[in-house]
Amino acid sequence: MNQQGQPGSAIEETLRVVGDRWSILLVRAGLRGIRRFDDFCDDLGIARPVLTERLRRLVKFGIFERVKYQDKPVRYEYRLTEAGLALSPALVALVRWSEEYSQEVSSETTLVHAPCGTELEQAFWCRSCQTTFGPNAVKGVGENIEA
Amino acid sequence: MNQQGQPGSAIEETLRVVGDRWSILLVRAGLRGIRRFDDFCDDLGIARPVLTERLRRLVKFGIFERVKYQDKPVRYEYRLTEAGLALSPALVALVRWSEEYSQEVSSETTLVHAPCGTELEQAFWCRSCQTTFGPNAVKGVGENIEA
DNA sequence: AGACTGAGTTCGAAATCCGAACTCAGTAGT
DNA sequence: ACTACTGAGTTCGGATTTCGAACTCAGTCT
Repeated sequence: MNQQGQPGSAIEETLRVVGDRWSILLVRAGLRGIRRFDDFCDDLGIARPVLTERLRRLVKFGIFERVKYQDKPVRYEYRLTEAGLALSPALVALVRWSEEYSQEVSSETTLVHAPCGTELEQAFWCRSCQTTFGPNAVKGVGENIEA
Repeated sequence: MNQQGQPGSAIEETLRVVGDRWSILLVRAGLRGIRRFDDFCDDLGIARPVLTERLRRLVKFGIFERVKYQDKPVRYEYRLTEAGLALSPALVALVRWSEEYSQEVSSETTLVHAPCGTELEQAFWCRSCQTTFGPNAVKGVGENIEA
């Protein structure tokens, strides 16, 4: 964005696609198994014209795909692509944050490690060091932090 | 959102604060050390009135704090709070996603494990199992996926 | 005095969002 | 054959948000 519509760093590009009030919620709905237009509509309470536009954009950017699922009356549904599924870590991070810091919402733990039921922690994994570590050891996001 | 303005799950609440084109970018700028009004403005190319409103909201929700940093002409700057810093895993997840799936942007790896320089992977950590695992083993986001 | 700095505010035009009602193809019931 | 219903949208006018550009206001620098 810096001056006028430059490519900008990858994340700016990404947020131009996914960084609005609905897109991430749509991905989450997709992860929960929702696929049909009216179901997205009912589940999220999104206005229909906005849903139309949003889905079209998400399809264009390869996050959902529009799949015909019956012929007689031709009907399409929207499924997450591999790229769409790959957004789940971001989603998980947001849910985790919500649970920890968001005011006014009852914070029951909703995310757990499926096999054992323990509340999960998010970490980074370094293949070569074979260790996990937190965001402070990541170079490339917040190098200049001292706060 | 489901019907009319219910609390909704934690993430909906969160996305109402942070789920717009600018807020996450502001957090990222904050992580990069940017603190002053005009600097946010120049760095992101955000319109001033929008920046004003956005910062006010982020302060209200405890993500930034407005700190007086000089007196003679009274001047304030915006610093990330602990809660704001805690958004970095979500940010990292988005950056990772951008690098991997976003079209049109040159994908050089920008996120690395600081000590060793290896490209990082994101994972979850189960304290009781002492293992890392990927999003597929998380229960609470996408249980109904079969796609 | 005049120019500059930094954190905003004010303005009108343009883009988005909204809910409600409508379309259109086909299906199901009577 | 008539009516009602389904699902994926489109069309409408009005309300809200966003935008860039210009302005304010306190204090400083020359």
